[in-house]
Amino acid sequence: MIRTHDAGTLRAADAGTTVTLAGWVARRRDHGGVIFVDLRDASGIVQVVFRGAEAIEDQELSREEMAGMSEAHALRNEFCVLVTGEVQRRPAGNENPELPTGEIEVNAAELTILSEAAPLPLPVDDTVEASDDIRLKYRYLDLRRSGPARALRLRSKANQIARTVLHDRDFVEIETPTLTRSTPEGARDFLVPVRLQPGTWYALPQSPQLFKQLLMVGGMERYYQIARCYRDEDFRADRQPEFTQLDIEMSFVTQEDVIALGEAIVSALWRELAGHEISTPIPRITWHEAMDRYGSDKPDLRYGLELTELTDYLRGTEFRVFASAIDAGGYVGAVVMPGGASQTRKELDGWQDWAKARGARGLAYVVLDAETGEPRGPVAKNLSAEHLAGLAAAVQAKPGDAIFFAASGERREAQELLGAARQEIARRTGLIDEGAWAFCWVVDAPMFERADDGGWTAVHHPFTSPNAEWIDRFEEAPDRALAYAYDIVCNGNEIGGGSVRIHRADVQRRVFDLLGITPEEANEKFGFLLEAFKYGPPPHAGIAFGWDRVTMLLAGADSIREVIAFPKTRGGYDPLTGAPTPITSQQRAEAGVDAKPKTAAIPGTSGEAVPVEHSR
RNA sequence: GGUCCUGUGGAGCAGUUGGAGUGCUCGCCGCCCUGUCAAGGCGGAGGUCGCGGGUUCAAGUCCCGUCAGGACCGCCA
Repeated sequence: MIRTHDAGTLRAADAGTTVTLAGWVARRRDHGGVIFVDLRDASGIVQVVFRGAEAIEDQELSREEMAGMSEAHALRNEFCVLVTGEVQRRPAGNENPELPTGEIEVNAAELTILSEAAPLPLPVDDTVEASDDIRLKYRYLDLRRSGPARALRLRSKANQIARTVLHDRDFVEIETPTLTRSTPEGARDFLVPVRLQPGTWYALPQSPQLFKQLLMVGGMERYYQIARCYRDEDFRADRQPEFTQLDIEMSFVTQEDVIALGEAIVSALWRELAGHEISTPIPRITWHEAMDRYGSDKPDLRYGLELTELTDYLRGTEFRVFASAIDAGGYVGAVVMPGGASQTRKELDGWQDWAKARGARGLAYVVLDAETGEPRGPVAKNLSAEHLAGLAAAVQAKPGDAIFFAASGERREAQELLGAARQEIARRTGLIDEGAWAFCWVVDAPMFERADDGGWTAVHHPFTSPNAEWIDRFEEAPDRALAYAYDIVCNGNEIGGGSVRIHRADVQRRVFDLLGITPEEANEKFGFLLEAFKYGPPPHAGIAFGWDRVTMLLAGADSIREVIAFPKTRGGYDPLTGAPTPITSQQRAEAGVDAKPKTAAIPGTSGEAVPVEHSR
């Protein structure tokens, strides 16, 4: 080491010690005869004092040391320097209580400029928030700031905490291939041409799903991996195509065991990194209850504002929007905005635009007069006196509130609109406690949902087990069949999810049948897994945490880019490296991008489905 | 693919109903300064107002297109 101490660790007790520090010039305050330099390294900041020539003579410094002094005048922000000097208590009255090292300073005797810094394209300053593209282009400068640096260090700690929890329970960390074949997760694959087999392509894994199941067949019993996954879909604040999962699989366990392990992991993470004790067991809500009460399969439980179903209450209404939904066997429901009656007409119209932006036709509303509680608004004119009279009680609204309605022949569609409105109401009315942590498990997810072609598609993936109630009869009512599938949700973010897997060949065949996957297709697509399952596969189950989201929440960030060392922009562009780039014709030829495959491609397993008779 | 927001010296922002010379803070360069800590003082350099087209006597400002960044929908667990 070229230094003896870390700058941020020096305290009053170190006074009298001669130290050598290495780091960057965070700030320079040049008074002519005395220069203060804030020296920053990974541990923090300490003030270094360079004194004028007279003072140096008093200290009987050598000629080389004096030469070093004159260099201090030339220091600029972000120069990389080596400083030797004595730690001294600051003169009385000059302490800085804002700094951990504020009681002392380092009286410089020697200065070496390790490297100079050009004028900065981006200030290394915690108080200035630069735009995303400039931050990413100069990410190495961005990372010198305390916030971004802290985020990456927190992520590292999260990794360590998770590993500790898992190793304490005899889990084995195993790496799986990143050049592989398509996994059944339903997103677009990233494809890699294979020079050794022109015309053939690897897929980057959307998850290690199939490999971790094979590891269970292989008797590893307890596997985990902090795994890179790739899904070629559009970006969001909490999503990019290249992301990380804490991936876990266990043999001879039930859903309860996986949930208990998941709670142990999040409890340890939030205890150590957020100072928050999660009370366990974490509450559970079924998928259907989550949709009914919150209009979301990842409900934010930091606030109430539950939805009310009004399908039965409004049955017989002459208001066409509601009547047609009810007649179609659909759903009408409402969510209340406390105090919403005081909104201007313009604000209420704004909700229509808000709903249209989400693909809805609009958002019907009734406001209750703050004084009389009398229902008013365009929709109120269309409802019968009877329906209006009982409305406030039915949705538990008070005078001065606004009631928003959604109606659709598709229950889920209307519920999701109300769920989104619920979130928006909470935001606008300040109902969200930003300091709160609200966890829940969403359990009993449906096995299947309708595909566009009228068949069925797996909600999770085709290896998810029906629960005990449905395992022998899911064909009878695929729309109602439930899976042993569970998601863990924090403040409205899905931070993890998993399932019990099918390990019985007969059940797997029946699920494939329902999904319209022929034995031939199944064999082509994941015959290797089915083959493995011939040889005594253990019952197994697992979970995967969206690690970027987990660390984002722990870091208090609002985008996963903040907890990724080198993230990309929404266009998939990396402003730092300039990736992606075109390739040369030689690279193109060698990669075999245009080579014809020897055998035809097999279509995917998602979306292709055979219609099955509906249960209702 | 769609909706919305943003784009003004190196960075962060302001710029009114379209009206003379685009302003502020920080940074940068030079000088001064011995106790500052977002140091201070004096002086200076640095701008195709993202790009292209249009309306107008006149466009940073209005309109159309386009590019880039961001939020959301679609897509994606």
